[in-house]
Amino acid sequence: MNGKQLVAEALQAVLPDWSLDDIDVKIERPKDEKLGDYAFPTFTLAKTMRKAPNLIAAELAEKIDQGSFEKVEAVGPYINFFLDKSQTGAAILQEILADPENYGARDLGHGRNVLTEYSSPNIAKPMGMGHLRSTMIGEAIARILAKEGFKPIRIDYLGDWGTQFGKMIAAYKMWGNDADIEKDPINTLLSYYVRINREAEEHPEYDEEGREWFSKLEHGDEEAKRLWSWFREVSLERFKKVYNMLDVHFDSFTGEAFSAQMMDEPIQILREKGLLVKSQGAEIVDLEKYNLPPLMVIKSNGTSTYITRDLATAMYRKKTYGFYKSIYVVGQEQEVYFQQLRACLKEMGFDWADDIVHISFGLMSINGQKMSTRKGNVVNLEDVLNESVDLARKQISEKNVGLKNADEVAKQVGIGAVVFHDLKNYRRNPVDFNLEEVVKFEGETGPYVQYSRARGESLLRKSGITDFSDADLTKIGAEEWDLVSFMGRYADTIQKAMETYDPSAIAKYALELAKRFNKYYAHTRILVDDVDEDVKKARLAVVQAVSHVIKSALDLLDVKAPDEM
RNA sequence: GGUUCGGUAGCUCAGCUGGAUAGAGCAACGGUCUUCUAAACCGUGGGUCGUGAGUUCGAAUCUCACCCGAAUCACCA
Repeated sequence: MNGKQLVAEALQAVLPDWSLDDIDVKIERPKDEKLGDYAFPTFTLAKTMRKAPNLIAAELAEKIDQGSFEKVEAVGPYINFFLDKSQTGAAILQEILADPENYGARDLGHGRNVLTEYSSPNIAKPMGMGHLRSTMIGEAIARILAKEGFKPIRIDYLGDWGTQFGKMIAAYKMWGNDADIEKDPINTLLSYYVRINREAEEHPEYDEEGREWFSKLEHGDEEAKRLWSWFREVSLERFKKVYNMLDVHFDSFTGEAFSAQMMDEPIQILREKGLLVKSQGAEIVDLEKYNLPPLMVIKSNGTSTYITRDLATAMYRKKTYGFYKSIYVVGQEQEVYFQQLRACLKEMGFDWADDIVHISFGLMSINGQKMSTRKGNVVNLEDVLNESVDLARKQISEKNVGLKNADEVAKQVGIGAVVFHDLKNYRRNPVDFNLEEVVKFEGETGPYVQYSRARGESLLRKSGITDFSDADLTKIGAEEWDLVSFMGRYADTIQKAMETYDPSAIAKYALELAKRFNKYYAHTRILVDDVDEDVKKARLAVVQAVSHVIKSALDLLDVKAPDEM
């Protein structure tokens, strides 16, 4: 039984006309924790009872059975409830220490498959900071879903098909140098791509060549296929290097090229259902009744678009995975498109269209300008990660000389800082890239959270205690209460993060817990002689619990938790 | 112009299923390392919650209008 239920039942006993649910929704958390753990405002009762709210509060507080609480008191129009700190606290700690891995988890998913498509870079182009958003938001959501008992299936839908790769081949045929490509595949290929785009302005025949090469690729030309596979291979290798740095691992890398082989079926269904309409030479699906712009499925030159591939992909995934939800973590610029896609699938007769979820996020800009690969104002993700790791290494060499595996810790801290920064704000907020902000280690940052836990771990190491099964957890007092009661909210936080697909809720929770712990650490001594042994052990149990919960929260965000830093 | 999202401290943001004096971090200023890691802690200053109306006992939170910004509105994905 949690605290809120306790409060609701105590209130229900003195408010017989009210249902438990009605009471439950009115119970709130006081702004100031000194006012209690839960509060019940009596304004709504004033009308029916024809009495002033503060009088009602006073009378009810008098009548309520205080037995299971530390204190119940009326303050103005509120009835404030104080939970029994040692009993409630001990119960929370007990739960965490008994099974730290699963603390906060709720089996809401029952093992159902949830497809999560994220990251999805284009081959032959470097991953920019912009890709970090999709990658980390997607990964965090997958982890949160797994925590709640769903089975996430991680898909990296590579952008590996389209005219642009014909162009790439054309450029390679003109200027390609295999040695350069082997040395630095992505940047070399990118330079060809930038060059052909630039020079195409004066040589329109380059565009034509690009289209021709793509057409060859589509028709199975050996050389085109060989080059395309090569480009794809070297790109994927490089992407995986970054994914390894981030500890992101996909179940599938099937991209657009794979989907391009399955375009007949959706087209056939669209035709059978008479959904395709000629318009200005192209073939569209009219979505007027959804109040959406038409969806162009076939271009005026008769070729297909990404839309056909997406329809095919969605159908393939439903067939293959039988998903409960299919989530696409894609920028907000495609919001309308996903509405169209869903509407189109519905028109095609697929009732699972509503299970397609678009998780949009705000775009990343640089100096207020849109990032663009072609314009060259793109910030390379790998560079930022490396820079942050270097900075972390430098700090460690100053602050913690002789730290063993300093290199590994530097990676965890440096990359953790970048990842945490990306996840801590609500995903829909647009972000302007600022390197100093991203690699900051003080204040509301990943390293701050990691550091507070590392301090706790240090305490535990020094105490030499690893087993708390015989600790008297009721020995905790008022100093620990802020910390312990907050840990009691972890499960609700995860559930809310899952329901709103919002990793930032976890990040905020981790920050708040770390903040409370740092405060506790600064004000309460533990490993000193004048602390009673039982109290000492109970406090260390709290420290152990905090360490577990912080680690768990960071893990949901795919941020590592070093024991020392 | 239509649609969607946003406007809260100098900056970056939290709070938004209505409730008790509107919160953090950064920046500024001032304290705290002979005592468990100062990547920390404590304190000071800083606000017409875009504007105006409405609903309500009560609005940063809900509704409407307006102002400002972002994304988007069929042949890129």
